[in-house]
Amino acid sequence: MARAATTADAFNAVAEPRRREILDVLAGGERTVSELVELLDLAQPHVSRHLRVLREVGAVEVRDAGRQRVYRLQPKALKPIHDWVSGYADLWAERFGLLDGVLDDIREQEKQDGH
Amino acid sequence: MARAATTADAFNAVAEPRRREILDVLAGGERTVSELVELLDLAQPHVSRHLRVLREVGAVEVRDAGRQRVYRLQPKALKPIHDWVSGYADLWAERFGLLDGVLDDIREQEKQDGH
DNA sequence: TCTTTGCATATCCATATGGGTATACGATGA
DNA sequence: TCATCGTATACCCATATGGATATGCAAAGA
Repeated sequence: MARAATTADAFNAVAEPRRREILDVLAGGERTVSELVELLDLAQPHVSRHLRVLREVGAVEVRDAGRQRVYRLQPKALKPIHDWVSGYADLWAERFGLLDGVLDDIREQEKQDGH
Repeated sequence: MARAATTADAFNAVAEPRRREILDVLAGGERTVSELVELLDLAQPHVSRHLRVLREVGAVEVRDAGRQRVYRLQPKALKPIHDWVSGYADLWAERFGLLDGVLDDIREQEKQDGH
C-alpha cells in the first residue's frame, strides 16, 4: 500500500514528475510514443507505462496510426485537481487581500536571511 | 524509487487522499492532533506521519500549546499545483468556448449509453 | 517526584511503483 | 512468408510508503 486505495486517480497520476512532463509536451499537440521517448530522454517502456497510467485516469487518449500510436491530451481529466486546489487559492489570494501577501513576502525574506 | 526523486513536493503530498482530508479539515480552522485523529478516524501515529509530510512541503505549520500541538493550514504551499493545473484549465474552459463543452457532454452521454 | 496525557518516532510488514532489460505482438514492407 | 519497426507488456530489483503496534518524550497534574 505505497499509496492508499484510490491509486488510480488524477492526483496520483500527476504526482509523478515525468508524467507531468508528458502532459506538458502533449499540451503542445499530439505526439507518437517514439516522439515522446525522444523528447523526454526516457526509455520507451517507461514512456509506455507512464502513458498507460495517464490513460487510466483519462488524462490522455490514443489513436492508432498504422503501427504508431498517437497520444493526445484530455485536459478535462485534471478538472478534479483544479476544482480542489482552487478552494485553497481563494485562501491565499482573495481572502486576506494584498497586505497579507506583502507580510508573507517579508516573512519569507526573513527566513531566507537565516532567521 | 516508488516515486521519482522529488518525493517531497506538494504534488506528492496531495496525492494521498488522507492528506487531502487533513488539509480540508484544517481549511476550517486550526486543529490539534487529537482532534484530527477523531475527525479522520485514523490512528494517531498515522495522522502524525501525514502531518509530517505536509509540514515538509510547507502545507501546514505547527504551534505548541502546552502538551498539545496545534496545526494550521498554509495554503500557499499549494500554489505550484494551482499554477500548473491552471494552464490546463484554460485548455478545457476558455480556449474552445461553450460549444466544445456541449460536444464533450454529448460524447460523454454516448459513452454512457454504451457507445 | 510519579503518573498521565498528547504527540512523535521507530520498527515491522505488505505492497505499489519506478527504472532496467527482455520479449511479445501487431502493422508494414520486402 | 519473413524481417523490421513501433509499442506494450512481463519480469526483476530497489525503494518509498501506508497501516499497525510499541515506545520515547515532554508537559501538566497529583
